[in-house]
Amino acid sequence: MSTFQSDFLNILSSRGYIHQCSDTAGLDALAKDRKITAYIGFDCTAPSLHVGSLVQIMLLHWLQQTGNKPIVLMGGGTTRVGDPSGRDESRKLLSVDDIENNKRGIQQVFARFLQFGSSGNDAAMVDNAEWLTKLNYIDMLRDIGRHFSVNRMLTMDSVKLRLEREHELSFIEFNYMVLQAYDYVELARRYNCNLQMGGSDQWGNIVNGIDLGRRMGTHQLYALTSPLITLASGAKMGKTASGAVWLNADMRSPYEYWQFWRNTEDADVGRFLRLFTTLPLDEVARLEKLGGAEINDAKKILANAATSLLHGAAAADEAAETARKTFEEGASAEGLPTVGVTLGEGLGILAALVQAGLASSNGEARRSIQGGAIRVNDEPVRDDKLVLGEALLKDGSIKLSMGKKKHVLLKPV
RNA sequence: GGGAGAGUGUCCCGAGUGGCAAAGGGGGCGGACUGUAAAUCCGCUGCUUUACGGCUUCGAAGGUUCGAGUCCUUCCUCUCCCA
Repeated sequence: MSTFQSDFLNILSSRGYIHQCSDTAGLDALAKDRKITAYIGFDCTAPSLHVGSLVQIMLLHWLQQTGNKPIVLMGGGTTRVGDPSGRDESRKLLSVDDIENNKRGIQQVFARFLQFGSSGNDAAMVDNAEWLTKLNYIDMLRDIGRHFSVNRMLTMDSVKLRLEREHELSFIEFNYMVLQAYDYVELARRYNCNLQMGGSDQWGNIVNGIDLGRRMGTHQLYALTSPLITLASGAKMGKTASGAVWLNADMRSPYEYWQFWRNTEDADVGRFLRLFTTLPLDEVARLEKLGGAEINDAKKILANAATSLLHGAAAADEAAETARKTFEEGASAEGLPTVGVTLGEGLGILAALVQAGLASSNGEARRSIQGGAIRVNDEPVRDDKLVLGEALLKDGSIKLSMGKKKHVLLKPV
């Protein structure tokens, strides 16, 4: 459905990034002339972003690729308030120190997807703490607050849902949308920003910004949101057994990241190739037609492409090779997650499982053994009193596995 | 300020007559089947050096009782109604 004049909207539309847009035609005209300066806000609620934010990052990526200017807005200020959108319960207020730490952790990932600099359509990174923390309460109420109707705020989904479900919504959270709206105006004034993008749950917040801009006399502002990405099975994307799929390499290794994509459900392969890789669409179309076991090849390509984008081609190749050795040859591979252990007099299997992170307690480890899930050097373990000693070392490590997919190398230190 | 109700296995929902490590479900993990998929079926899902044992769990603290998630008191948090 390539009905747009601009590369930007054509790509977004054909790859499945668009959920809602405030004025498609107006935006298309701007994009055609490469006159869009768009921002997306990222709150600093964790030390790393996770795959849930990847769609947003890709939006900025394509924006820049099509000649427009991206702004990454770090929510150093708004995170101190807390966004109630899409949440049933208020989250704990984070300390300012934590927020700053999180911000540093999050920032690093963008360099992989965007070209930063100070010329042309180089990307910029800004922190809304810069202006939000300087606001004075009375001045803010008079300058900004008077433009907001509480009647209307109460109808916003983020607020309405809390009220309907009879869940607490604190006053500080109630203010979040005001601050986000103001961010948009501030960015419009400072950087000539004219588009805010975000996940579909941000629609209300973004539109508030547009309204505020009109009342405060900015140029015309636009909104564009991406769909909430769920798995074909209906589950929210990005949560796995071991928690969120973090983007930072020190929180989730390239190998584990590769595995995450390798394990994509069949029904999601095509959609994910479009959203999370930059492969040409005709190639994607070919791959998603693969049926039966052949679709595994498509999943490998997805894993390679997605891992390359985030960690670089070398890391992706290495992860692919580790996976190939582990799963296709059944061998022990260097690239598997490694845990340092002290063998000394011998290490009990239960303790080893706990140290390797495969079990959270001795009891859980014992149950896993009783359930037949554990293997040492690919030999099934039935005895929970087994002691690991140096005799089991192979190439300097012991391969400890739980189930088919979880493998850890124990290395003596 | 007055009145009514609710908080259960630290992932979530949720039953619970004084004998309860506590029903059931979801989720998760493992196994079988496959293709490192989905669906389905089966097992496990508080801790504890392995124990028909011990310990710690039902918002918090006390109390009654041989014995308390269950009864009593006080407190905390949330919701609703009235002001």
